[in-house]
Formats: sequence, C-alpha cells, structure tokens
Amino acid sequence: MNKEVNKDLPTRRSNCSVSYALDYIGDKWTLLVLRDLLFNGKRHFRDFLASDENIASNILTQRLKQLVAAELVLRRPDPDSRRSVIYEPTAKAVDLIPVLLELIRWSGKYDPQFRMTAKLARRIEEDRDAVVAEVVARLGAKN
Amino acid sequence: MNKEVNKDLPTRRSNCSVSYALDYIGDKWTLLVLRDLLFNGKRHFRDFLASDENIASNILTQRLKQLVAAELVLRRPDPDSRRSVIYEPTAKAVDLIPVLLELIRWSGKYDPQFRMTAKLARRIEEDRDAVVAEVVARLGAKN
DNA sequence: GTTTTTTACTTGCTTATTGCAAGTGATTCT
DNA sequence: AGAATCACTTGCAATAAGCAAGTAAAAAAC
Repeated sequence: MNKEVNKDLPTRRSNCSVSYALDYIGDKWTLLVLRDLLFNGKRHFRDFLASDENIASNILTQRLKQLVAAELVLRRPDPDSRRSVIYEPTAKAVDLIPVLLELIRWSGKYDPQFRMTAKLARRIEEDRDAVVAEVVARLGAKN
Repeated sequence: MNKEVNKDLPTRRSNCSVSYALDYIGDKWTLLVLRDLLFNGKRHFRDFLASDENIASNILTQRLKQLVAAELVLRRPDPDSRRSVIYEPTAKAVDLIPVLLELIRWSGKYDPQFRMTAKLARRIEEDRDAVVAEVVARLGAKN
C-alpha cells in the first residue's frame, strides 16, 4: 500500500500555472528536444544527440525519461529495426507548439543573428494560428 | 583593447532561435521573476523573495543581475526610500508576455489543480491579443 | 560468417549550479 | 536608542550538468 513516486516527475513548487509549466520545461534542454520532435521530425536518440547544441548522451537519456514520465513523449520500439527506439510527441507536447512559436517570434525580434527564419517570424505575428496548423499538419503527415 | 565579457550573459549554444531564447530564460526561476514583474506588479527584491515558490536570496540576486545584463530588466534606486531598489521590465521583457500567456494556457489545459484562472485560460485561446493588451495596459498604469 | 559499425544507452568522474542558513551594513521605524 | 527592514553576501552541503569512455545487442560490410 505504498504510493510509488516517480523520480522523473517534478515536485510542484506552487500552484501558479507558470510555475507548473516550468516544473516540466524549465531548463535548457527539454524544449530543444521538443523542438526536434515537433519541428524537425526527429524520432531517434541519435538524431537528438546530433543537434547543434551538443547535448550529452546521459542528459538526453534523462530528459527523454522525464518527458515520457510527463506524458509529453511516447517511447516505443522501432518496427523497422530491433535495436532502434522511436520517440514521438503526444498531444500534450503538440499543445506546446504555440509556446515554441512565441519563443521563436521573440528571438526573431531580439537575436541579432536571426536571419534564416525572419520570414517565419513575421508570419507568426501576422497569422499565428495558420503557422501552428501547418506545423501540426506536417507532424501528422509523418505518422 | 580587451573585449570585456559580461559573466552574467549566456554563451550561445547554437544559432537556433529556440536555443537563443532558452539561453536567456531556460531555467526554473527567470520566468517566475518576469511573471512577478509583468503580471503581479512586483518591483522590489523583497517582493520577489516573498513569492510562493521560495526562491533563495542568492539565486534571486543572480537572476536579477542576469536579467539586467540581458536588458530585460532595469534597475534603479527607489526615489521614495534610499535603501530600496526598483526593478522594472523593459520592452524586451514586455514582449515575452505572449510566451507567458501560452504557458498559462498550456497549464490551464493539463494542470489538474488549475481552477482559479480557468476563465483566463479560455480568454487566452479566444482573444489572445486583447489579453496581451490588457496586461500591457495594466503595466503602463503603474509607471 | 566473422569483423566492423551502429544503436541506445551506462558509468565514472570532475566541475558547475542550487539550496539553505546565517550574516552584513546601511537605512528607517518606534 | 533599539529594533526591524532593506538589498544583498558568504559559507557550505547537496544536487545537477558536462565530459570521456565503455557496453551489450543488433545490423551491415566484407
């Protein structure tokens, strides 16, 4: 009769909603993994590892575990290869796309090096919902 | 002729825009300080300290320094009291309101304890821009 | 069919960050 | 004058991050 506590789930710091969200995604790596899942179509451990920010493999393992525990990510064996594992975003993760888009928009405004996707930054301001729909559609096409 | 490096500014991990934003706000505390500044009208060290999440004073000091270095926050002496310091958000911080609102909306959807501001959550979905304008207006009224 | 490579991780260790408790000097309140 | 408040510091223990190397299983190459 002992309540099992999942060590990968955060302990709540307050009942503020901003704080709640930060308990899950308030660090330098979690949203980058979600970015790779939601925007870049990455599905394998090796793909996340290969991202430009150079995440360490032990940190990536831990973040994926936390994301699975938080039900933001689903982990399942790759049907095409018995040694591969597939990670995919859940609806709860898809629902974070607007957060990511707002971060991109903000960076587009203040990051001096941000050129490549400046067009996207404009579109986010002018037609946000359409951009969200587009990203979601691209996600659906992959599954 | 030596370039001074501000130790309070982050080092960039990649030229991704999501990563850029996380270099500044990717931790458990920074956005909570901004929440207090942007939503709760807090302006003094003691007020941030008193928030429900119980930030340690040394961490708060560090975060405020980083926010000032990042030009998200302005620090100035309180004209009403010689021992008080006033912290206030810059336009760059105000521009993060949509990010915060999306976090609140997301929590409103997945946080089982989130009742108090469920009405707000609905409004964010239906009339986002008006909510942003409202928060900004409330900010302006204070200065 | 054996060697090589790839895959998804672990492990061990060092360094950096966080958290806690207590303290500080300068105000300001009583 | 004395106590409380202000915006911080300081010291130290605990936790987390970062780095390099290793591992077993599976798949690809030869």
